[in-house]
Formats: sequence, structure tokens, C-alpha cells
Amino acid sequence: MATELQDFLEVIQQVDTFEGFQEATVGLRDLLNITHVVYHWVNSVGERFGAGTYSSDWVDRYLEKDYLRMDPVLFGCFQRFTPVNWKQLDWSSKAAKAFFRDALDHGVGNQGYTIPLRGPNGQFALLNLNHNATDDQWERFISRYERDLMIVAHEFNKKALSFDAPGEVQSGPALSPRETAAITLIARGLSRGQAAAEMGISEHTLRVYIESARHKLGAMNTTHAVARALSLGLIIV
Amino acid sequence: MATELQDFLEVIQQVDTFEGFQEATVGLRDLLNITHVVYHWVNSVGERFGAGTYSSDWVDRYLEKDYLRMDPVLFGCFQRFTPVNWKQLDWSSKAAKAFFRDALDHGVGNQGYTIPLRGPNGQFALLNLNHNATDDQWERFISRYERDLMIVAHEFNKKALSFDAPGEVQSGPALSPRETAAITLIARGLSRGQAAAEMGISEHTLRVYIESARHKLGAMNTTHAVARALSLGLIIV
DNA sequence: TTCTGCCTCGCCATTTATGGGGAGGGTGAA
DNA sequence: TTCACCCTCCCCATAAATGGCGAGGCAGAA
Repeated sequence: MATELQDFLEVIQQVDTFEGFQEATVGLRDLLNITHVVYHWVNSVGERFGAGTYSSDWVDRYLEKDYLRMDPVLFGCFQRFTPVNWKQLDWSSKAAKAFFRDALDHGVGNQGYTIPLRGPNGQFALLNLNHNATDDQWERFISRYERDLMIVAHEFNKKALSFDAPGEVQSGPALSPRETAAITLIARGLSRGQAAAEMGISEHTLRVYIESARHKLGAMNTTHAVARALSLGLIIV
Repeated sequence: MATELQDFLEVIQQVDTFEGFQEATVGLRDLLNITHVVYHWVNSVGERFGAGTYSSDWVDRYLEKDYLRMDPVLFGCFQRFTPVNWKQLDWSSKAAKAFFRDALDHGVGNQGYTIPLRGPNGQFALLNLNHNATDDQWERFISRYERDLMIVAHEFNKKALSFDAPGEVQSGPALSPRETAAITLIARGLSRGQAAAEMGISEHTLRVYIESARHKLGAMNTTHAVARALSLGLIIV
């Protein structure tokens, strides 16, 4: 087991260009001896990237049909933090069933396992494993590899992040304590008047903080500023 | 190594009550033979919980001094997704130095390693390891255990999540596609008019979506709704 | 079938936020 | 010391959001 993990990690360590992700998924697929491996991530700017072994037919169709908006795997993983066996997801809707059938028709295996990963600044990534197998076989596969795959997924994500944000921590524009406090209260739903009262200052002063924070964050309005502050991890609601 | 990991996991598996986290951190500390182990998490409602081996003196002082608002460890981890050696953090500010000195005075070791974990619904957790050691010793400790600790952290978080959200996926109030789209555009800084134009509907219709989403999210105003939707992972900006 | 939820649109009045302008005192860094 | 940044307060006019009223059509679930 430990030996295998080493093999997996070697494949990932070799990724040194953006295109390398593709090769890494192929390498991982061959090592695991399964049908498909796909790594998919959304960076801090909301751009989506994918690298994997799905046929280009399927990728094209996926994009064309805008499956991103209803894929139960994506949707399910967005709501959880634990890896998920596709069988556990909600495939009950008509659209989901049609999607699954369409996927099978394009060479996607009937079993899947996905590890969701989250980072700061809204980074969100998925490592998808896909195979044709019975439920039992797939369960055995998962219980054998789940630990290793967790590590693998993290290493993948580390690589992705190193391309995405070379500085690792760009930390964005720091807000002053009062600005942070003000934005936090606003994010909690208080009106400016309430927030000012809460902070024991005049509403005008509070306004100055919000405006100042807004400018630092490059936001068009207060709501945008709150969204950015949240996404950047500058505040916690 | 594999044996040790089994030991670690056994400690965590035994957690069956809320209070069990405390014992688990003690168990983990003893197995790793270090000074402190602390698990800290913020649940979906923004409540904070901690379990660990820090002295109650230090915990009290930490809360009393409101160190939460400036702790470089917390702040640093909020910005990254990779585990972090405390030495890499920014301790340059006066407040940070004072905090560090205060921590040492309360029995906190000079070296630390923290694994940040994120989940859906704004869940955010930290597994802190702390010890008295030289930089070299600590580096060796980290490189020896980092893989295992990643797994351990995930198992911890899985437990925490099972207490936090017994249903595993409460998924919150689902927004309709149009509501999601509307909230997303608003979160990106568009005004209602702009967002409506973007979606090709009347401003009034867009307002209905926002209002509807606001009610579903239990938010007091649009900004609050955006903050909640973001925290719940219902939208990505 | 009935009912619920979703999508679409309109008007009204009121509250709230925004975008400018100004001012003074504090603290820490160069 | 000077400069920059932070904290605090005020006024004014306009733009925008909110709350509540109404309406119809269309789909899927009970």
C-alpha cells in the first residue's frame, strides 16, 4: 500500500506545467487500473479547469449541454466535504437520470468516487475516479484506496494552487480592524444604522469604513464588498 | 508508520460524544509525544468550538484578550489550504509578537503545525500541533508525520461534522436556478438593474428572485442573503 | 385534478444606501 | 518632523433598495 502511494505521488510530482495535469490523470488512471481519472477545479476568480481522461466527445457534450449546472456529482460535492461514492448521490430527478445515461453512452463508467477539496479564496476542486464495476467491487476499491487517494487529492490540489496563485498567499488588501468589524456586521445582515449602534459610533463613521473597505476591495457596492471579503477569507460571518 | 496511523485513527474512532474530542486530542498528543494538540472548528452557524490540551489559563486568556481577531495562525490558515508550519507565518507585527510571547508564557510550545480544513456551509476547522523543539527537530517531525496527520485531520473533521450536522447533508434551503443566478450576479457587484439586464428579465422579476432567496435564506437584506448564500456554498462569486 | 412552486411582469410609497464635499486628532514609520 | 494611515464626526443631493399590493402561465407532485 505504501509503495503504491509512492507511485501515485511520483506521478503528481512530475507535473511541472499546466498541461502536465492531463498526463498525471492518465498516469494515475493506469496505476489504479480504472476507467477514468479527472481533476477539476474552480480557481479564485471562478474560472474552471479540468484535466482528465474523459473522451473529448464527452467533455464537449458536457459543456454544450451545460451539465455543469445540474451534474449531481458537482452539486453533491459542493454540499459536502467528505469524499463521496456516486451511488450515494441523489439521482432521482429526471434530468439527473438523463445525464447519467448520456454519460454511460460516452464511455463513462457506472461507478464513481469523488474527493472534494476546498481552499481559500473560493478555490474548490474535485478529484474524480470512475470505473465500470459492480457495487461490491467498487466498495472494495474505495476502502482499499481511500486513504491514499486523500493524500493524492491534496497533492494534486497543491500543484493546482501553485499554478493558480504562484505567491501562495497573496492575502489581498488587508482591512483595518474597524473596517473588518464594520463589514462583518453588515455581512451579518445589520443595516448601517444598526451596525453603527453595535460599534458605538455614528452611522457616518461606519459609512466611512464601509466605503474605505469597498475601495480597498475594488468592489462596486457594499454587497459586492461583503462578497469579496468573504471569498477572500477576510471576514467570517 | 502504518501502524502508528492505525493508532491515531483508533483514538479518533472512539470519539462518540461531544466531550470525546477533548480525550482524543490528549490521546493524539501522547501518541505523537508532543506538547499540545488542539482541534478547533467553526460550524455552519459560525459558532466556534475547540478541544485540546492547552491549559485553561491560556484558553481563558485567549478568549479574554480576543486573540481570535489577530492570531496569526488562524489568520494565516484562513488564507491558505495547505498545512502550515508556524515558522512560515507572518509574525512581524507588534501585536503578533506580543501574542507569541504571551503564548509561550502560558505553556504553549515554540513550534507549531496547523492543518486547515474546509467543508461546505462555511465549515472551517484547524488541527493544531504544538511542541517545544528546534527548527530542525520540528521539520523532521513534520516530514515524518505530515501524510498521517492529513488523514487524521480529515477523520477528526468527519467526526466533527457528524455532530454538527447529523444528517450529513442538510444542504440548507435550496435556491431555484433563477434565484441562484440572480444572487450570484448581485454578489458579483451588479446592481439590480444590471443583473436583470444580464439575465434578460425585468428588474422587477429579478427583485422577486432576490426577495424569494432572501426569505429562504432567512436573511434580513440582500447583502445578508449574499453572505449566507456564499457561506452555505450555494453560490460561487 | 388541485395545489404548490417556479417564472414572468407592473405600480406605489418609504426607507436606505451611495457619492461627493469637508474637518480634526491620533499613532507609527521613514 | 513630516507623511501616511486610521478613527471620528458632519451636510447634502441623488440613486437604489425594500415592502407590499396586484396579475398570469406553466410545470410537476399529491
